[in-house]
Amino acid sequence: MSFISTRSRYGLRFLIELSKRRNEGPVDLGSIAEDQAIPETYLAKLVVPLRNAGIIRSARGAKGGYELSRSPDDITVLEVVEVLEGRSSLLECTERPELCARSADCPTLPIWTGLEKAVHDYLKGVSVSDAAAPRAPDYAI
Amino acid sequence: MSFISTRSRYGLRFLIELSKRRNEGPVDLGSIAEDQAIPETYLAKLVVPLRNAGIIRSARGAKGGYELSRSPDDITVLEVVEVLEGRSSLLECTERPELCARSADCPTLPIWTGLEKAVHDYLKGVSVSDAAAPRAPDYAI
DNA sequence: TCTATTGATACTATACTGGTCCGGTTAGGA
DNA sequence: TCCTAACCGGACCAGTATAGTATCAATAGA
Ligand code: SF4
Ligand code: SF4
Repeated sequence: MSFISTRSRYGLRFLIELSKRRNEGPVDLGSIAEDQAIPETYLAKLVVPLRNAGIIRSARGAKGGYELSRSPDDITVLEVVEVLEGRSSLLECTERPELCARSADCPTLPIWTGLEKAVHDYLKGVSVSDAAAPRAPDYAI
Repeated sequence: MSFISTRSRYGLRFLIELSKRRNEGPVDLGSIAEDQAIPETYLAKLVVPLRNAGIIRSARGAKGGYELSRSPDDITVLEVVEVLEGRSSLLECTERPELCARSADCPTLPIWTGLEKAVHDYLKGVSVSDAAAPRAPDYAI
C-alpha cells in the first residue's frame, strides 16, 4: 500500500490548509501540524520537496512559515503526488521499459501503461482548490 | 512502488500463459516458470491464492499442473490484482473509513475515493484474454 | 540579544517485498 | 508395488521502504 502513502496524504492536507490560510502571510508548520494531527517533525521533511518544486515558499526566522507560491487552482494533485512520492508511476517498467528485457513483447505492459494513464488523467484533473472545497462532488463520481 | 508488485505482474503473465495453453490439460508450474523467467518457488506461492479464488484449478501428482477454471474472458485483471495483492485499494481509508478518525470531514478522502474508482473501472475493463491478445490496442489508449 | 521558526542530517523501529529452502502429500505410470 | 513428477505448506531470510524521532545550525523579528 504505498503509491499513495502518508507523504501524499499529509502533504495534500498541508497544502489545503495553506490554501485556506492564504493572505495570512506565512503560516508556521507547528500550527498546521497540530490541527491536522500530523507529526511536526515528519511534516517538516515533506515540506522540503514541495519547496524545491516551487509549490510553496518558505520564510525563515520568527514569524516565518510557509505559503503557497502559486494559486491553488494551478497546483494539481498529480504534481503533489509526483513530488512527494518521488515518482509518478505505479510501475517502473512503464516509464523505463529498458529496465526489463521482456518489455519489447510483454503482453501485460500495455495494460499497466493504460492503468498509469488512467491514474495520471484522474489526478491531473483535480487541483488543490478542488480539494479544499467543502464538498466537492465532481471528482468523487 | 507496490500497488502493482511482482505478484500481480508475475501472476498475470502466468494466467496469460495458461490461457494460451488451454486444452493441453494441466500445465506444470516449472515449464511456465522457465519460459516466463519467473523463479519457480516464488511463482508456486502466487498460485495458492489464485486457486483459492477459483481462478485456476490444480491437479496433483505426476502429469499434474494448473489450468484456468474459467474462461479467460471472465477473469478480469482487477480480480487478479485484488487476489494477488490481497487488497484492491491504494489506500486503506477509502475502504475502511472507520480506521481514520478524520475521515468524516477529510477533504482529501473524496479525491482518493475517486482515484480508486478510476483504477477499479480501468482494471475491471480488461480481461485475461484481452491481455493475451498479441497487440491489444484498445486499453492502451 | 532573545526567541520563534525554518533547514539539514542522521538515526531507528517496523513492515513489506521478493525471494529461498525443505519436508510432506498425491497420483500417474513402469 | 514402487518410483517419481508434480503440487502443498510453512519456515526462513536479506534488502528496502515507510513512518517517525532527534539534534543542531541558520535566520529574522522584537
Ligand atoms: S515483464 Fe512486462 S510487466 Fe513485467 S517488468 Fe517486464 S515489461 Fe513490465
Ligand atoms: S485523513 Fe483523510 S486521507 Fe488521511 S487517512 Fe484519514 S480519511 Fe484517509
